Amino acid sequence: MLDLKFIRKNPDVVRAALEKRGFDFDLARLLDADEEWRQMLFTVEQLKNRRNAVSEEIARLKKERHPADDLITQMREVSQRIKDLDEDIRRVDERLQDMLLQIPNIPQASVPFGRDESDNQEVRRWGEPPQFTFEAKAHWDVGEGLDIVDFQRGGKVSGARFSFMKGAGARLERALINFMLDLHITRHGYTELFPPFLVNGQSMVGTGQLPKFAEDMFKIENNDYYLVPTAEVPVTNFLRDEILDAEVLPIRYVAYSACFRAEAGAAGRETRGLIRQHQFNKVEMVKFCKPEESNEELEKLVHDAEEVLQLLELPYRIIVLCTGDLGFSSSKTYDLEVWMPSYQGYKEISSCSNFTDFQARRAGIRYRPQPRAKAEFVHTLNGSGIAVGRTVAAILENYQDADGSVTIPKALVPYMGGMTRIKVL
RNA sequence: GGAGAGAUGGCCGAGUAGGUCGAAGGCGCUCGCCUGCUAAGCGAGUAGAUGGGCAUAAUCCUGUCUCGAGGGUUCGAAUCCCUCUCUCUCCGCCA
Repeated sequence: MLDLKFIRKNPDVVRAALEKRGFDFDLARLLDADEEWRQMLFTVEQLKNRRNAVSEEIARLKKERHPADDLITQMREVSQRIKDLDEDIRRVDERLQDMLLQIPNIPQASVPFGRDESDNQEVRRWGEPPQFTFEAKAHWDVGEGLDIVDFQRGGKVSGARFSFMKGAGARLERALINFMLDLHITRHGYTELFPPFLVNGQSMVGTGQLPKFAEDMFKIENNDYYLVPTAEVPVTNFLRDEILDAEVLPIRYVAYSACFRAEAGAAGRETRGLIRQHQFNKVEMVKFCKPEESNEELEKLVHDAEEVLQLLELPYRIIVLCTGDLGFSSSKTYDLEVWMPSYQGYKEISSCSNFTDFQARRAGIRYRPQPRAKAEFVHTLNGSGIAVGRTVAAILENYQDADGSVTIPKALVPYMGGMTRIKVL
């Protein structure tokens, strides 16, 4: 969320940012509510001041055994007015907060302007898409041919967009998780966390999934629990409502989690294969840093994610999202897209974002720039490091052979117990 | 799931016949003094949020709110009542 004071002082900046995003929001209503709220607050504070002063006076009089009945009668009325006003203020404040939570982050100046994903800009490419001398199959056909992925039984046991991994496929999934985590903790300086997969509503508000995107999530009935859509949620909220010392920054965490998404708006899209499932595995990197460091940390974050693909020798490109395609909480986002032969194109496999102080303000994560200074909001960032299911899909497609078998990327062989190929039986 | 105990400032910890309690005391921390050095000692200062004086920053002065959260009683609540959350102990169940 944005700073209300900032909005008050720079309504034009906010309006321009909303415009660039193509985001519809009535800023005037918010400013009116803010004005109303401040007026009422001023009035009620004066009344409370009076009440406090008179209450002290009453205490003094009683101590000296003087009567205070007149004052008490007077104050009875003042107290009632305060109660009524407080209730009005609470209502306006609630409206104000609701509106504030609906406003997206302000895109950085370096984010290209654009309407939708077609305006995203490519930053760089790595690797060459493989040339096949045979007709390359889509990963779901490769996987089913090897009997390592089972969509049929996933559908029977759970439903559409669920699947089983089996045999070498299950092991590949697990190997990738370990490979990615090991890379980030040993070479990129991250501390590993293993988070809860259910979080409360407050955490969802902290990272920006709620209140606006409730329909994208799975909620547990009769409890304030949501299945995490990404480890970003529990890991960012790990430090919620805390004040950190400056010297502990930057903090870098990496966490594996299963991710659960309702995919409410994706009906009919990518219904086959591992690309869009209700449950998938992901390794996520999360950073907390000083404001002046966050853009540099974003670049490093992208490199950390890239290295996974480089070591797996999977061709990819990096794009920077335009203003119209930028996520709600993000100020700037790079996507990593891996080459997928079945698409004859690049497919998102990681998303790395700088949220500036947007999440930190919602989640109350602050630090002291100097030992005794006023606490300020940190900047938070996160990026997939990387999506495991899509990596499996990319390996099955890019590493397939004419006979339907799949070569294991070299970096993964130790994690596969020395296995170098998944062969057709 | 059952029974009980608890939640106070950076930490520990007082505070029940409701009234100078935003809160004793200690530890820690900061500044100063003292001292060959260190240790010890002495003095002072040390919660957060938000608004106003203030037109920009610092300082200063000042209002309001905050003693797990929310509500109630009262002129007045850390203290009384209700609801909830979390932590701890014991029992049950369980991977």
